[in-house]
Amino acid sequence: MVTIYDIAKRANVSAMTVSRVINNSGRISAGTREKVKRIMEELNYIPNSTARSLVKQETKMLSLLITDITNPFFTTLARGAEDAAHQLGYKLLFGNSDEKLSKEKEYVDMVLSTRVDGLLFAPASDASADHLAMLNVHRIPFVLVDREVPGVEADMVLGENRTGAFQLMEHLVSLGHRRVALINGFGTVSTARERYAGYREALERHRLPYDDSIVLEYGYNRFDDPAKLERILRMPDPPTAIFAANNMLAVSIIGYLRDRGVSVPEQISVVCFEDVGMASELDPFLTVAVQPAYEFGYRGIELLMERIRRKEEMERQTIRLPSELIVRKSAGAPPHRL
Amino acid sequence: MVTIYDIAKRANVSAMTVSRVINNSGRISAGTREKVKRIMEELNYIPNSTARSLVKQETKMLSLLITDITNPFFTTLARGAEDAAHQLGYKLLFGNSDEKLSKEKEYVDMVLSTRVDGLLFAPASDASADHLAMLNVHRIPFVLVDREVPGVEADMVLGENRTGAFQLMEHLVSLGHRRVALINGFGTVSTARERYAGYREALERHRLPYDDSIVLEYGYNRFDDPAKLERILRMPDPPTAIFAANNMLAVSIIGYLRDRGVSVPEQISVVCFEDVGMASELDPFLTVAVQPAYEFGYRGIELLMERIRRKEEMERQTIRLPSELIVRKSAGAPPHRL
DNA sequence: TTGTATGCGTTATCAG
DNA sequence: CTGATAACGCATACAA
Repeated sequence: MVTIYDIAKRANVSAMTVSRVINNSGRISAGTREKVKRIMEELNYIPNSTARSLVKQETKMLSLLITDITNPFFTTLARGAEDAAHQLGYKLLFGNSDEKLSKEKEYVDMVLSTRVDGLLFAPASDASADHLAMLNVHRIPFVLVDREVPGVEADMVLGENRTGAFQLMEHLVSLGHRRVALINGFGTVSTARERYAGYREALERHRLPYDDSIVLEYGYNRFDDPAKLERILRMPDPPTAIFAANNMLAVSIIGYLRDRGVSVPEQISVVCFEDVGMASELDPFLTVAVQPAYEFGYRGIELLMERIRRKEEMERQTIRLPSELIVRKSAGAPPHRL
Repeated sequence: MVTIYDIAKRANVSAMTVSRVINNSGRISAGTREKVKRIMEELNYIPNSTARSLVKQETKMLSLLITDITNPFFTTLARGAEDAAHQLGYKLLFGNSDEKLSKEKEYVDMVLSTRVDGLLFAPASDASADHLAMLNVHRIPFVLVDREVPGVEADMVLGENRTGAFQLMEHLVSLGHRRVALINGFGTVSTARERYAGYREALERHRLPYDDSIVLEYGYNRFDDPAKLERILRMPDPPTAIFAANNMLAVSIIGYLRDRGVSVPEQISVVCFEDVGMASELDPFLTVAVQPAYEFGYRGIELLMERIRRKEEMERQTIRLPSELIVRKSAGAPPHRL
């Protein structure tokens, strides 16, 4: 490997002079600067950032931990994060927890040992608090994105889940629905709680009854339990609409409905949180509350960098990003009862 | 920061002994091992992999460079790569070239300085050869994924683009199409050349004429040039089908057709390479040649690791992964002419 | 403007 | 089984 010493020897200067040329620090005569630069080119020298990190105690690496690398919401978020990091001269280490605490822990251990300068973190659940505590112990700055964790103080970039859910429900109610099932994420995830709150708020606003039996806590993965759905559809008074708490749930539920011969929206309406990537373009079908996923990532990294630079002397910040109701075709008037 | 010396002091042993406990190397008495372990726990010690990398000359990091982090093909590939890397105890550094050589170069410089142990690389075009040459100069092992580069010898994981394109065309021909437009990626990208070859091969097989005026080299980004499409649609003898060389092109083209009131597949058929993520589940519409994207990533990392372990003493390998024709609804019989 | 000595946290090597 | 020393490649502090 070519080191600064190799350059130094060839240029008849000291290693320090080479270092200064690389970092544009200190004063150097134009002559030696040129000579050193030329020799670096000749030898294809590239600074070893491992060594640099060791002495400077910074890696110029940030890390992004998300819960599902195949979900368009998170990939778009990742894109925003990557763009921001790249522009700021940082590399991005990705991790994928699959909504699992065990994978999340492994990943946190990894980044701790990698000594990344900071972490943009979408926690799998409230139980992620332990992992965040580890980050605090080791003084790794982090920003929470998409989800918050009770009892953890941190900078955050969050969506307006409650309002978004409320709007989705308002839309359904305005179409005439009075009985709406909610297929939600786990109650241990803040976004699921907030969407639930928006759901209930809408019911109350319109003096609609809350019925526990059409509210399911399923989790944010694809829905894979036809029996539960069947039970709801076979009720004497079945819901006329389904509010799926995220895109994966909506897509898989619509799949089941289709397989069963139930047409959307004619027989039942479906709405959800988060958009569905290319699907919304190919066939603008799903009525959704879209979150600005790219902004989540971009502003998350910006906030993280601000925290890194200003250390403790900055107030904690929470950025709330609104969602937008996009009315398409998956929700219509409820069917007439015979 | 807690270091190996802090542990050593507390345990009344040397730093080396601590190091041996951490790495399970050398023989150590059960007693001191336990003591050291306990103290590491107490102090929340986590090894500094930066320092370790410096002396061991390996970072336990691999890098994945893709051309579009928002395309479901690449995100699924990324997922496969992340899974493989994680299982092998490696971290994954992601990069996104946006199909641009300039971003690709920046990224290559970054990983060179980061001293990753290897790189899984989806080159932006044939001109990426320069960047690959840099990797060779610095002896960074790499595996090409999805695309090959003429003149560059390397391990590769590639798709069967020619066969896949041929099958897609066969399907169209079997439906009765005799005039099919091709909207392709740039000729400087190997997959575009191969898909083009499959297209021509199918024409020849069925003794259909090749018409230059309905073959467009557009690039793999979303199609954004209505005029070009208009020109083709307005021909006296317009094509009855469009073969879009990737998912982005297909989706955006279908969008334009819809806006213009042209219905697919009634008035014109559309097929493409690569699936469209959630869209294919929400509404199984597009007839496509699906590539095993996850395998691309997973096997790419496996191959890369093999190369890293066995160095030069291994023959170069090329893995060819077949695509699968999935017939859905976007292609039907050509319309009857009046 | 340039150079010397030192240390970042870890492991390889050799000695005991 | 354990320890002392040097080295990985670079940058900081100080000296010249």
